[in-house]
Amino acid sequence: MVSKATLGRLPTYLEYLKRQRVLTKVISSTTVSRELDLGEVQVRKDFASISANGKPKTGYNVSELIDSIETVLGTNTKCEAVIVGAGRLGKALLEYGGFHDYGITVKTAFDSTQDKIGGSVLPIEELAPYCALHQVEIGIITVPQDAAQKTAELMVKSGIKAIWCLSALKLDLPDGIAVHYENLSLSLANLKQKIKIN
Amino acid sequence: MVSKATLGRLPTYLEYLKRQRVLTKVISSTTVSRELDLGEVQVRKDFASISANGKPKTGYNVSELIDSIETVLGTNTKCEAVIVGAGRLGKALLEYGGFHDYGITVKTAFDSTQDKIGGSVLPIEELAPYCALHQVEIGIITVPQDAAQKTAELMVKSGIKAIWCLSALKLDLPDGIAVHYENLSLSLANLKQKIKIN
DNA sequence: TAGATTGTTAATCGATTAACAATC
DNA sequence: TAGATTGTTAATCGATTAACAATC
Repeated sequence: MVSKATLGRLPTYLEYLKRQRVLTKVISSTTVSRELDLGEVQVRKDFASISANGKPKTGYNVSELIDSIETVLGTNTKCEAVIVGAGRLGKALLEYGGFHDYGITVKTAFDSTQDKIGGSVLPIEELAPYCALHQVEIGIITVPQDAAQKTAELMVKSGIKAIWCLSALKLDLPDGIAVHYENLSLSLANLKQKIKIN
Repeated sequence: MVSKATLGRLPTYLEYLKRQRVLTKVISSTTVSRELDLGEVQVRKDFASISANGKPKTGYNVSELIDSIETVLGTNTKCEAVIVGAGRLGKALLEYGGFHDYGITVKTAFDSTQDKIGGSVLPIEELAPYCALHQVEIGIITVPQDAAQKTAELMVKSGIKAIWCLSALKLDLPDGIAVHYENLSLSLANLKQKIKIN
């Protein structure tokens, strides 16, 4: 079993290992821990949990590590997501290519405001048929806070199974729908507080 | 002392309480826990940790709770941040107003590419003088991954005390500089995995 | 007084770290 | 064989949950 905490570190390992791949075939947990500023036992435990195994005195095979991490992160199992709310954040996410690295395609957004529609932005009425046609599993909510709940309900009706909500608002959803709240402002606010402590 | 976990829940309380403020003067931990889908003891512990206190049989004063949360979140102590990397994500964050809620002003971005410069986007050469003049404390990195480390170093030279890095790359920084890594792709990838479990 | 709700103390759970045995 | 490195078992730490006493 891969713990949530471990899962959070996998992309960091992945990025580092991809850089190292061209330089070396094997790498030790000690080296990784030093470079990424983690405990060395933690690195070994993390590697063990994704069923990578190393050889004493040698270390771990870099390519195998990369493969294991990508398997766990599901880079290979593709899925599709849509955005509702084509404001600045919505559009930025739409055009941001980084989700592809994890096997997630985001190519369409929906909005109810006429002048936002066009190109990859479709009218909100087309959400349900689009989701049915493309078997969309993930919905990304970037609408203003007071429209979030309604948007979520529409997504559920459209057959979406998981919602990524970019606001501090708690959504009221039926069982079986996965949700993750992403609060960028809070994240930055947390950093601000770290300044005083340092 | 406010734990990191508690800190993460404060904005959710805040958003909910602001909505309730117009309806009621006092609220019980039971109600809050039910609405936000949290443990009721957890709610009381969280409230206790931000030194809010309630009255048995009555509950907590909503306005006082809001004040306490805002004090802890530092909505009142202002600070300024700059963005380096005026790509899509950088620009979206620049135009996104939500940071203001936590007392953080983000009004300028910097880039090294000539045709991105203009309006609120200044040439990267002006970062250091700008930071000195405006006493900028936070730097937001939205440059491509291979330019992140250099950008971070430039920020440190410019007197920035905390860095918010929107990439999976681990930065190598001197002691005393706070860092927070934000990996949106990973966050979405985590949600994708929850689908299978549900 | 009785009952609802707070607030504290103890138990549980999960993740990290430390110690050390296994192995190439 | 000796030494480096893995991998496991036990100890620690922090956060959540349960039990219950305090109080309005």
